[in-house]
Amino acid sequence: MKHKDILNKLRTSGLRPTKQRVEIAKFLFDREKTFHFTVESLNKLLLKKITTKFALATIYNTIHAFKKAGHLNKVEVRGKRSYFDTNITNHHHFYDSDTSELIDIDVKDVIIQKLPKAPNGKKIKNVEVFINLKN
Amino acid sequence: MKHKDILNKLRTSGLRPTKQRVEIAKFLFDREKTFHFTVESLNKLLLKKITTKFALATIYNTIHAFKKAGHLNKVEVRGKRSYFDTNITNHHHFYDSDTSELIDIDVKDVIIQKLPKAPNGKKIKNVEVFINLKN
DNA sequence: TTTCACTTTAGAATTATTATAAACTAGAAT
DNA sequence: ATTCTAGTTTATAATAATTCTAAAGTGAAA
Ligand SMILES: [Mn+2]
Ligand SMILES: [Mn+2]
Ligand SMILES: [Zn+2]
Ligand SMILES: [Zn+2]
Repeated sequence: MKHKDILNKLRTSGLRPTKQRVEIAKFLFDREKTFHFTVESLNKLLLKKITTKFALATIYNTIHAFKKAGHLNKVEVRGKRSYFDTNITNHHHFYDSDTSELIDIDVKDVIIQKLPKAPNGKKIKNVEVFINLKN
Repeated sequence: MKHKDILNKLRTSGLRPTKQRVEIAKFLFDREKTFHFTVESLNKLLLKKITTKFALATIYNTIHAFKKAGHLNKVEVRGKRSYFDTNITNHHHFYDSDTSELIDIDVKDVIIQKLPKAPNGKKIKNVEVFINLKN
């Protein structure tokens, strides 16, 4: 993803392409594979890559703006902090509690044959499959 | 579950049956259906049922002791606080984000036909299916 | 009854996240 | 180019769930 594309992605999302947002967007979206991160881990990685550091609040602001714009997903994981995911398609996860690492699973790799019907008056919004790993 | 059984349950878990533990154990385990709760919700419910209130730290201590003894499960749900579950068998959940309510799903009501194989050197510990509900 | 390891408790500490409000800036208008 | 302003960043404070601390209380063994 080129500089131009990043600027475009931000602008079409109604996000002014500030230095901070551009840097973070490049870091997050200019990669082949899905990237799973917490605000803490992202901050650490950014500190290595970038000359001037950003306020932690800016990381939060930016991540929330990207999430709101639909460029990031939030993943619920056992633990205290939130995980975010650059894979915004519907998919499942392995979770390795040893390394606190998430690994994507394509929806096609999970086939569910039988599901319970939703309780009275409710519908199923989505089904998340979460596979915990061990050694 | 009778008073005697509660005392027995605590003692066989190596937990001294204090007034607080007995009250909380009765409240949690003397019921037909699964009970899902947060520490906050449990505290509120206990305040209604009980004459002398317990310190919040005691609720935490007790819940953690019960969890450690295998009498409670912890369930991860979107949000900031932890949910606990008196159903300690392997099972799945509906989650109703309108009411912040969990509903049990028997393992038998979910049949998975295809699962991806675990990453190199890892094994599957367990599979959690989480069904989000909408109206 | 005495004893003491276990437990409860009030309050402080911690941690992730969100709110505040002053300083800054992208980009539109002049 | 300069001015203007709404949107943005930032340091810092506030919040909220949970955990820690250490003093006071208690179950039950001796
Ligand atoms: Mn957040
Ligand atoms: Mn806990
Ligand atoms: Zn993912
Ligand atoms: Zn349950």
